[in-house]
Amino acid sequence: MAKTGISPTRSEDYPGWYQQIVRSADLAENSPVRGCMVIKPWGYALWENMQAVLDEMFKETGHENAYFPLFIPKSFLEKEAEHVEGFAKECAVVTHHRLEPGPDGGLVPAGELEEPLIVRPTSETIIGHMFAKWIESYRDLPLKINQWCNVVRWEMRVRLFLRTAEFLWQEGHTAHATKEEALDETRLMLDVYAKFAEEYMAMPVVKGEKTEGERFPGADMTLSIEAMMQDRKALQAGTSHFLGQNFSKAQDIKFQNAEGGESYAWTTSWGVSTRLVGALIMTHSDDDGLVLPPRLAPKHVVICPVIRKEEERAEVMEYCASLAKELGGVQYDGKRVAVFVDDSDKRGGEKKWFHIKRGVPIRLEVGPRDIKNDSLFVGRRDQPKSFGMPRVEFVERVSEILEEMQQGLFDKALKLRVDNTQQIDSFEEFKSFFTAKNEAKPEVHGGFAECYFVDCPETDAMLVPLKVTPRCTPVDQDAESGICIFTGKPTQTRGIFAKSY
RNA sequence: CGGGGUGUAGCGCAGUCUGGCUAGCGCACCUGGUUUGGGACCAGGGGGUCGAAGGUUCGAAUCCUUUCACCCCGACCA
Repeated sequence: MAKTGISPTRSEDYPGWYQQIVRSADLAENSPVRGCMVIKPWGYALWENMQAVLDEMFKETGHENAYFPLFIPKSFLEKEAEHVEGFAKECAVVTHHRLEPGPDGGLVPAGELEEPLIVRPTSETIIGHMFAKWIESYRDLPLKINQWCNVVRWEMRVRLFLRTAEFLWQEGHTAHATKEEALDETRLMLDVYAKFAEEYMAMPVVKGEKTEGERFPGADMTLSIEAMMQDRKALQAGTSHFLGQNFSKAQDIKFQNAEGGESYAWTTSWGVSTRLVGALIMTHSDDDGLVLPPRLAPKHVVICPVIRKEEERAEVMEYCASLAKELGGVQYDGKRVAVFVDDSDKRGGEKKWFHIKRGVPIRLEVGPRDIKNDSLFVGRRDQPKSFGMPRVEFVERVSEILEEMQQGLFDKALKLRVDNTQQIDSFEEFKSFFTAKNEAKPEVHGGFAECYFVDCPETDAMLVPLKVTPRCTPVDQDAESGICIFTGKPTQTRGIFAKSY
């Protein structure tokens, strides 16, 4: 019987499958607070690993961490017109600072604030305010700051990790003396994100620029990395914004230049969030549960002792402990192999499925028979069948196996994207590409469509009924000419279009 | 905020139309036993103010009114 670990399967009900993965892998669950999730230890460990790698990359590129307030005075948010409009509708507002017993025995807010405070949806305005104080001379530039924090956006519809009212992220904010330097920073951080996505998450991404309609409110240019999920929808996995002088002018971030004159700084901001966990899930996981790329897995190897009789216990446990110690001394990706012994009181099969669902890359089963032969029973998360291997060989090869799995996941994800990316030259073809054959129960369809287009309201209007959006115009493209499939106008821009999260 | 739907044990549900024994089932959980290189089997057991408030009635999970929450589809979005 081909029983899958997860029900429904991806092809039966993709969103349902996603929810089950999050649940079965014990990553997170809904909280009593609407739209806010509880990230459980296994999910948080994954996020911590992502943080550690990214943090190192930010520091290597000359950024420093700092922390700014959770609350932003309402007036700050009002300074940049587009910014206000972009975020106003989804802000949580603090209007009181105290609770008093009410007439019905409950508590009622009291002590109204003179100026309401907004729970940060992003921190451009408050960080910009501080930048204005810190920057006086061109010698104070560039200023390159990052903060790890939570933000709140009061979303209408939420899904664990992909869109929650509160989420964890990092936001980088930099100020530069010249436009060129700020543009370089914007591109550099997009490269950092792409490197992280591909080399650590094993998730291939397309780097590109957002169209005007998809741009960050207040930005002159937004760059993003876009990944294809297994249902062929696009997920924006990270953004890097060139803010021009919009925020510096709104917030008076100016400096005295080398010539003695006064100039406004050029600023950037960039961020990735816990959404990356969702991206990771939808890129690699299968119908048996979570699949983790080894480089980010909280644990690489789980050792499951097989004990049939009580009198075997001591010997088996001792062997497992020594094996764990030996494996822990092996290096993988610049760190120790993370290994643990699962001695929980579960039946063998149950224990095995527990770790499959949680995506532990390698399972080792160790029983008296294996001990006698000094061999191990090895289960790889990326292969359906387990196999025996001498202990010595496994210890020697474990690092290599993990790296092979890491690469395998990337290759598989890249193949999915390549196979489902199509160059499309007519609107008719475009429409059929994005229309399910069975409308009542739409099958997985579509993908990335590469098309010549002109970024204009007319184009956007034609996309609306198809529920397709321009994802980006890829940064590495040849400047060839073509005809916009929407408007028929000549153009040199080719974009990627897809349904998206 | 518009349109649709659902609230019954930790999870998934039946029962509601047509009011009537002590509110059920599967999974999970606990205990005992038999098993054990694989998501076991048998027996026993614990757990519910049927989303909330009010009403109708001899009697309400079921009918009526009000209300709250959540889910799906839109609009909005990392």
